[in-house]
Amino acid sequence: MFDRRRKRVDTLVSFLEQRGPIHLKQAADMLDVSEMTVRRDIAEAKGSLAFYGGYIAPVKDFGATSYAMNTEEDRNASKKAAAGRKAASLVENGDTVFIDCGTTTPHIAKALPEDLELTVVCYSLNIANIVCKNERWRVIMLGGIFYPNTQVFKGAYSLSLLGQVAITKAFVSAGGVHEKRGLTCSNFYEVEVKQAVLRATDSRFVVVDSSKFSLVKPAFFAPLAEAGTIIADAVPEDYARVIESAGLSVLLGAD
Amino acid sequence: MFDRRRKRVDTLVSFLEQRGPIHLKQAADMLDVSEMTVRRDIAEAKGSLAFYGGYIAPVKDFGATSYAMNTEEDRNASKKAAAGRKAASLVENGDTVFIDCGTTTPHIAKALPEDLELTVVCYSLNIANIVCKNERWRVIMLGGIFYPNTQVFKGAYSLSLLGQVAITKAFVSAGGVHEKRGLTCSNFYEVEVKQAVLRATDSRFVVVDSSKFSLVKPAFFAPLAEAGTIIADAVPEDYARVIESAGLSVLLGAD
DNA sequence: CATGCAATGATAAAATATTAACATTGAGGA
DNA sequence: TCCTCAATGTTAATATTTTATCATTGCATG
Repeated sequence: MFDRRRKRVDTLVSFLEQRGPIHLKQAADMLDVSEMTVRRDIAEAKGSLAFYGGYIAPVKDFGATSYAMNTEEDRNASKKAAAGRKAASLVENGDTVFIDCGTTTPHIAKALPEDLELTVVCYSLNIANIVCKNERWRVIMLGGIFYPNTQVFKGAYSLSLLGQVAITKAFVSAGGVHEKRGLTCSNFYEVEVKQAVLRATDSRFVVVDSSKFSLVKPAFFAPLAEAGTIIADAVPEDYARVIESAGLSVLLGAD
Repeated sequence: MFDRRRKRVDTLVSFLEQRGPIHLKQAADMLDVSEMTVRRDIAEAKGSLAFYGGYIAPVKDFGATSYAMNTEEDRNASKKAAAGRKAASLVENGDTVFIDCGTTTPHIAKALPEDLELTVVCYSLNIANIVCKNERWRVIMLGGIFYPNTQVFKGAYSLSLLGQVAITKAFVSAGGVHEKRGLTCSNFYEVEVKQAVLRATDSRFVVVDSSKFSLVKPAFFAPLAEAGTIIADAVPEDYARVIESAGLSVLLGAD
């Protein structure tokens, strides 16, 4: 029975998935075999592990196939980060914050001050994965059925939970902010959650990057007047007046 | 205005976090600069990005600091994988499977045949992150408050969801399998979910590695007779009789 | 206890990645 | 316009990783 190799591979895979990539040398040390043997192990574990410049990593960590950097997310990354940092700076000790799904909100999650006592309410896998890293925070996840393209979990039963949590600050994203069409987003299944959240708290923030002003997306979720405070990296000149006349305040984050 | 670099770094960070590491060449292509420039970008983005053998990755992906492979998880990884593979092999097209939390159950999730039509019910971030990768599967997550040490979400409201889902196969983990003390686990908050799941289906599997036999953990969740079928990598000789006389069947996975 | 064979280790050659040094470009100020 | 300097590109040297090859170990079988 010569399957020490299989066993080492299992051990390695498990270790790497838990603790992240390590150098070939470390792996060889830990498994008490030569680097060459570890190489051969990985070669045999086709598909699940790979080398990258002397490091071993689960292949899933190296899944980038797309070559184009042309998504909306990529192009506006620094704007989104700016808005996200601004939003996060508003959070205070003891807050219970709701963080919406989308491409801007992860920047809020990442920028939250680590040393505060917080409760974070979310419904997307993205956000959960970020905020779960901080063991000081209480994290509440609304469950449900998973929607892959937005990484969101949604179910009617989870909305009732919102009634039980006292949200002190809600950060909601929007795909479009328009004078007449109000706040819109791309996916209809998000609408119910966004509306429930807006109803559940008075401290509402709509977080967007500046490319969203004057856009309209298919799913409507609230009139502009209900946006509370708008947080963005910048506001186009013509929209400053629109927002002001809607009685909203605006906060800007430095790009 | 010389901060093209900062912008490129933002774009890169965002891209990498979304889509995983890429090769220096690809990055240079996409950003339309030379490899050398990308290198200098990363050098300036101290801390957040790094190179590994020609690939760029978020540093957080390379966080393995611990050198010892001594956790229970590491030591029994191949046993757990064996049990996990066996469990996964039972799953059939159209099944709605429940996958418990723990260190063994992720091996089930990873070994599920990718080409089946499945609904997967879970309540831990671990499992969700694995099964969400397959877009063919419907994933249902029980929400609630997050418990960091087990990566579990738990809330009374989510248990009611179990009544609405027809689970065809439930894979439950156990920290101890004992003749008299029955099935036990380490965390009391898991008990409610495990019990609800066992009630919700007749097709029950208790998945453990062979180190669990004759152990007793603090939280009791079911008598041995209710285990249904036990799946393990192996069963110690003295326990084969115990299990048989409890009227249970056993399935073994090749280590 | 000798034989065969998978598993492993060691070494050197080939391929790649990293670094350092110098050349070029282009924006902003005199 | 010319000058300066940061940003970038190019090239060659240096270091590292990968691959290929052969020698060694040690278990299993007859």
